[in-house]
Amino acid sequence: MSDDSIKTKDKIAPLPTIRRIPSYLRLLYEYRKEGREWISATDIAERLSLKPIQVRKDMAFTGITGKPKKGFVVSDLIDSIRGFLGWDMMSDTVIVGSGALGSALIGYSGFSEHGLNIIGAFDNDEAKIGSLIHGHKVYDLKDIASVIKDNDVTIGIITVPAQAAQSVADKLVEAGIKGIWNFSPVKLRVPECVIVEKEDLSSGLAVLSVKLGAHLCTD
Amino acid sequence: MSDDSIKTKDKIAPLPTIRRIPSYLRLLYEYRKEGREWISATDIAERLSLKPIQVRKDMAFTGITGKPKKGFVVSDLIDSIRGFLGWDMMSDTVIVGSGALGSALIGYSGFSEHGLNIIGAFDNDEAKIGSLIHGHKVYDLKDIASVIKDNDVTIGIITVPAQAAQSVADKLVEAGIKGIWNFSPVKLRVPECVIVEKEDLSSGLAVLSVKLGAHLCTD
DNA sequence: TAGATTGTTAATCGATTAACAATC
DNA sequence: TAGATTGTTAATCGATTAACAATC
Repeated sequence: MSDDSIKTKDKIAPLPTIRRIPSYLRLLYEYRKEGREWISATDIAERLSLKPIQVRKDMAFTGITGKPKKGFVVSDLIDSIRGFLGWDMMSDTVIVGSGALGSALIGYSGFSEHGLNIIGAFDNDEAKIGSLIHGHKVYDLKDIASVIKDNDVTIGIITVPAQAAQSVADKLVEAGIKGIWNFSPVKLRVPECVIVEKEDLSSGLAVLSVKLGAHLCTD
Repeated sequence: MSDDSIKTKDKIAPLPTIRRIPSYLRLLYEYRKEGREWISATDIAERLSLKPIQVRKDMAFTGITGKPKKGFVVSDLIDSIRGFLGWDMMSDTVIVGSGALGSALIGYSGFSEHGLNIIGAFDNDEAKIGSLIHGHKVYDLKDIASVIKDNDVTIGIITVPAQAAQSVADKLVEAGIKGIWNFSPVKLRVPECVIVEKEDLSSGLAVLSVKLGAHLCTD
C-alpha cells in the first residue's frame, strides 16, 4: 500500500495491545473510585501480572505521555484510553437473537461504558416479538433493515444459533451495518469493508483444557 | 528449568494454535455429518480463511499424520483433536453465579462436546437456591466445598459480579479445584498450580471498536 | 541530589510464512 | 506418470523484552 493519500492512516496498534487495554481501563476506574490521582506502569503491571515495560509500550499507543517518577494522571489516562478505543462515543447497536446468551448481553448494563448503545433486540420467534427483555424491546427480525437504517445503527451483535448466523449477517450487511460482534461459532462471509470480530468461547476453553492436561504442577 | 525429571514434559503447543483448533473441530463435525471421509489442510484453510501451511502446522501438534494428495481421514482427525484438547474425557464442572450469563452457560448443551460435565450451579441468593435452571440444580454457595470434594470436580466456571469473584475463586481453590474459567472482569489471584483462563469479552469488543475507528474502507 | 519512572532504541523470542523434498 | 498435498527445514515477521539515557 503506497502513501499516496493525503494523510497516511496511522498503523493500527498490535492486536495483543488492543486486547490488553480494556483491563487497564477497568483498573483505572478502580483507582478513580478510590480517589487516587496518579498511577504508574509499575503499579498496573503489578496488579495485572504483566511486565512494566509492556504496559508502558501499550500506553504509548493510546497517545498518553507520563511523568517520570510519578506515572500517569488517572483521569487523563482514562480519557486517553477511552479515546483510543472509541468508547467516548456511543455506537448504536442491535442484538440479533434473544435466546439465553442474547438476553444475558441485553441485560449487561456495562455496555454504555464500552461505547455501545443498545437500540433493541431482534428475533424471529413470534412468542418473543413485542416482549421486553431487561427493558429492551424485541423486534421482528423482518424489520431489521428499516430499524438499522432509521437509527444509523453501526454495530450488530449476533447471538443466534449456528445455522442462522450467516443469513443474519447477510441481512445486517445488506442494511449497512459497519461491524459485527459474532457470538456464533461460524466463520461469517462478509464484504471486506465490514469488520467481524468473532467471540469464540471454545478457544478459551481449549486453552484451559490443554493447560490442565499438561498438569504442569506435581500435586 | 532443567530436564532432571524422568520424562521431560512435552512443550505445550503455541497458544494461537490451541485457540484455532476448536474451529477445525467444528468444521470436521460438519464434514462428518455430510458423510465426507477426507479433508485436506487446503480445504480447512479455504473454509476458515487461513493459510494451508498454518493449518498443517497446527495439525501436526495434535499428533495426526496425513496422506499426500488426500489429506486427513475426518474421523481420525476428530479423534486426534479431541485427544489433544482432552475433550474425549469428561471433566466435572460447577458454575458459580446463576445470573444471566451463568444461566446462559448452564443451558448450553454443547458443553458435553467440549468435555465439560455440569454438576450444578451455585449462588448465594436465597431465592435461587433449590431452583432448577435448564434442568440443573442451584445449590447454596456455602456447600460448594463439599460438592466439589464429593464429586471430584476439577473445573469451576465463575460468572459472579466483579466484587465477588476473588472470594469465589478462593473458595474453589480451597476445595481443590484444578482449573477456573473466569468470566468476571477481575484478575484472580490463585496459587500457581491452579490454571485460570480469563474470558474477557471487552477485549474482543475493543478490537472491533478500534478496527471500526480506523475505518479502513472508504465508504 | 538521589532515585524511581518514563520513553526510545536495540536485542531477543516466538509465531507465521516460505521453500522444497517426499509421497501417494 | 503427473500433480496435489504432506511434513520438514529455513526465512521472515512482529511482539516482547532488555538496555539505557532523559527527567522530574
